[in-house]
Amino acid sequence: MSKQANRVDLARTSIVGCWSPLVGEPLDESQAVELARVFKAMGDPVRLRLLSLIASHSGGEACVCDLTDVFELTGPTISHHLKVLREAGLVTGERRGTWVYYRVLPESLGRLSDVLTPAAVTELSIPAPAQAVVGA
Amino acid sequence: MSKQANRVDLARTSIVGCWSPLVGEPLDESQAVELARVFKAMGDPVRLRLLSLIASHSGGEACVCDLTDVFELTGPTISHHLKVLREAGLVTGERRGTWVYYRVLPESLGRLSDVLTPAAVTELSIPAPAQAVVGA
DNA sequence: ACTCTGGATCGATGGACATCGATCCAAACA
DNA sequence: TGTTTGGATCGATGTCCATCGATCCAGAGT
Repeated sequence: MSKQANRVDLARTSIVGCWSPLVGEPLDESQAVELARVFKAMGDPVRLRLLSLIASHSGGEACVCDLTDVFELTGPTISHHLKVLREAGLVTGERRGTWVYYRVLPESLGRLSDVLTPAAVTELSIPAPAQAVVGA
Repeated sequence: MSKQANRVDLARTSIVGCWSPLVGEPLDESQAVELARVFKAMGDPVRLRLLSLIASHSGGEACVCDLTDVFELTGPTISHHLKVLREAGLVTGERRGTWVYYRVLPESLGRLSDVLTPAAVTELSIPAPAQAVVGA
């Protein structure tokens, strides 16, 4: 039983939590570790572009096949980056038939944005970008 | 002339640029590289706490001596992290007499927050937290 | 069942990075 | 001019990570 391991579920595997704004009071160790994990996920140009491609794609989701040809990188590498984004709670992936579709988790970016905002403009956040229900 | 190099100026040494929201349209290579550098700077728990400590410190600035004892880390390490934050355009440092004071660059966090916001709520951004003019 | 194709996982590798001790510089004070 | 102290730089080291080729798994078609 060394190979043939885990049945991937492509859903997120992470982290949620509620963060207080960075500027209000010094954040403690555990908050920092959690938050840093998310920022680290965004601290790579390829992952940022992937995130942006997914977020700005029509229908709110993008197929991995579309994402792959944008870069001069191999499949495994793209797959790795998508996994990092998934584990950071930024995106989620779903297989439908032959292809796998990724979408940005609706609240993730808004919550991050709030953390960086001193006052907390918390109501506007994300205006729900249509969400494209595809299943069935 | 191998040692005795550069006269540090502790001001920022970076990056500025104007980013478009992540969600609107896929960001291009150079935008991604630039933005990723900032997020990478925030992708470390220690640096995030440093940033938060500086931002939330009374007067809008914090002395390095205050920052150092918060962590179980040596001076060089803290100094290194502060340099990374500086080069990312997030903070700036100024020596006054014996001590060095860091403060968060006023627009930096607000701009980041905007990047993560789909619509662009761009007016509120940072309500200028007093700024504590200390010199003289 | 065999094949094909889209993607994920595994294992290896080269480069980046966090951390440290040693050193150096700058201001303050003797 | 020495001495002291706050911080930055240098150089070394161990770890993490981005990328790859090889392999494996899942659906779709034959």
